[in-house]
Amino acid sequence: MNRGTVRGGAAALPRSEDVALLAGVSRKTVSRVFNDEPYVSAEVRQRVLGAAEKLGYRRNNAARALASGRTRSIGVVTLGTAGYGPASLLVSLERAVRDAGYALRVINTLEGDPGGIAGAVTSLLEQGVDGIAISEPVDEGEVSVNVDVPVLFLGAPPVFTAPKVVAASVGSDILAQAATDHLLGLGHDTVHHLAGPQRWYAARDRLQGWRTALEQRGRVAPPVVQGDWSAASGYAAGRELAGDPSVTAVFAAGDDMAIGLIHALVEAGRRVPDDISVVGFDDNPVFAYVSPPLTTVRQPFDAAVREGLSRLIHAIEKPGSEPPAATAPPVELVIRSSTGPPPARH
Amino acid sequence: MNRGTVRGGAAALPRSEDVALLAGVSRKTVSRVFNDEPYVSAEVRQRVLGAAEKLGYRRNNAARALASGRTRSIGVVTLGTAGYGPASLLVSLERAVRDAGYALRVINTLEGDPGGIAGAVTSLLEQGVDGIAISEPVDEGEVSVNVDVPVLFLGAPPVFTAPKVVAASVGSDILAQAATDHLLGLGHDTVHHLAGPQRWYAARDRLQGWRTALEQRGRVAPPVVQGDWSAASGYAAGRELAGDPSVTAVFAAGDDMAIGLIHALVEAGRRVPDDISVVGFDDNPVFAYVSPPLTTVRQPFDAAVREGLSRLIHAIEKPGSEPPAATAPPVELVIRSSTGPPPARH
DNA sequence: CTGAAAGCGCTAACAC
DNA sequence: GTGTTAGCGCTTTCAG
Repeated sequence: MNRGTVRGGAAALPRSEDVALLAGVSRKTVSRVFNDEPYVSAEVRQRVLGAAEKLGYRRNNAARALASGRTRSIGVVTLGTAGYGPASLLVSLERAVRDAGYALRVINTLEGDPGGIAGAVTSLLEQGVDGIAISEPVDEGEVSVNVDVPVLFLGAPPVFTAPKVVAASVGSDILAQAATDHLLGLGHDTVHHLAGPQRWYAARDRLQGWRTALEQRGRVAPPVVQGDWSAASGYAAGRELAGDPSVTAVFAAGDDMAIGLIHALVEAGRRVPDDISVVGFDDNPVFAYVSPPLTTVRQPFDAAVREGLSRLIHAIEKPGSEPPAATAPPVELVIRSSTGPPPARH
Repeated sequence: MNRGTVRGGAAALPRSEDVALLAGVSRKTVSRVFNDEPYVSAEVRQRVLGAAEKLGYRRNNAARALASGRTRSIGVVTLGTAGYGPASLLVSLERAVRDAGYALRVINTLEGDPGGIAGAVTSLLEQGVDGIAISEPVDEGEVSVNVDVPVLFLGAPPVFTAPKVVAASVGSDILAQAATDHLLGLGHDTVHHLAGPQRWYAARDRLQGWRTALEQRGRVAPPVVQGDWSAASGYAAGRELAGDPSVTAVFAAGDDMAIGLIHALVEAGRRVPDDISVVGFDDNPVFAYVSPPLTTVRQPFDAAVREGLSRLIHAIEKPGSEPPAATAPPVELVIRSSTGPPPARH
């Protein structure tokens, strides 16, 4: 195993020194080239690149991280679900992270995981990340972790303290308000709400938006029906609501729940939208093809992620200086056929 | 910045040496404790753990990786889509990877990404991973990368060579065959197929399974209709198929496409399942709540991932020795109401 | 514009 | 059971 002689017997991977030797420069110059540092003549740069190519050189990230103290990777903790919303968010995130030149490390905290968010964060920190994104967390009470990197909270208020916290909203509240307004604008006296599990901040925001819309028009909010995001829970809620003649409009906090809800309603003989209007939340494109096509509200994940991440990276790379200003995410109501005016009163 | 004096001014993170000093042992002993190596007395182990706890010590993975040559992380390249299938697969994978004591690095290759799979793999290698999982790749022609770690191909044949290749099937072909058989068993003369994009191996497998089922009963396979996984493409296919009185049963390669298909069929006045039966693929639970509830086939992601991963990790940790045997993934047909016997002939 | 020296924090191999 | 000695492959600092 003597490094100086054969380097491990098997074809060992080339190191920057091998490249330097071949190119006839110093190791540091190789490093300069690979880090796009200035002050390397074009000629030398070419020579180095050529040598690296020839050798099949790939730089060693562990060594880089160790020497520089930066890992160039950011960690994300998500609630591992295959739902359309969370999955879209993750895809957007990966994209944005990679575009920014970072690598992504993912940890799921299935609901009820021991350790939960704190455990996931600790694990990320141990692996080594320059920043952390917490995606749509649930409320786990007091979370205490000793974090030493900037943290981005996506779609939630900060749930623990960190040296530098940046929060990005996807605007759930505004979106929920828009959905409710749409129904109210159609002439419904009131709008019922099929809420998501209240441990999720996203669910709370939507509930709040719904309540705000109602209050702005001076309506009193009817009792909230609780779901768990699943279509099954929406179905259960629908069976409950179907018997109540006062419900003519329902805002569901998720598309899947809306679908389950509609199914129960129709099964009970209530027509959608003629008797009851329903609006969902997420805009999973498949629901344009069910009957009736679902009116819903689109979550601006891409915009929210891009903005939140750019601020996170700013905090990583230029600590101290002012972060870019936050912009309000767009609200996009997708009106299809599950909503309409309330039934005529006799 | 002199390490010997103040360690960087700001409160630097504790290193293993700090723990060793506090516990009155050597650095190596700290290392032993944290790696669960034997030959450390319980008493010393306690002392070390106590000191680490007091200092808030977290081991530095970059240094560990550099010194040991192992990163304890595995990389996954996926086709970043928020679809139910791929998302479920990713969740299963993260779970299994973490349970095995590894960290997960994710790279999405949106279809049409420059570099594609090769680029993603290179990037993963540069970041440093002990193994790579390729999740449901598309055919990109010849992929050439110089890989030096074991690779797991999930739901596809190996698309490039690696020192150690392990393939795990999710059994798409068998599943597709079961779906087709179900329809044939119901009395349909033949079954049409709404296929996924043929660049995807998953789509090819399903098509193959469908064809096999037909051949086994001596039926000739009708022309295939092409979709792109989206409900919209299913809808387009449905408009095409609705006019053809010979179609009484369709097997769609994905749930979303099946939904779009049904929508078009119903819109054209064909009843499902009375006139035409439809079966999907994936088993997204929400489709139990549309009309008609979708008959579909469940992908055994969890089983396939767990098995594939255990073989990948075997290849990483015990190269040379025989890998655990492969077991066939379970096939689970979820019969709901979108399928039934063919319409009576006059 | 380029190079030399000195580590980053840990584990490997071996001695005790 | 435990400690010692050398690096892992890169970046940093500072000289030229």
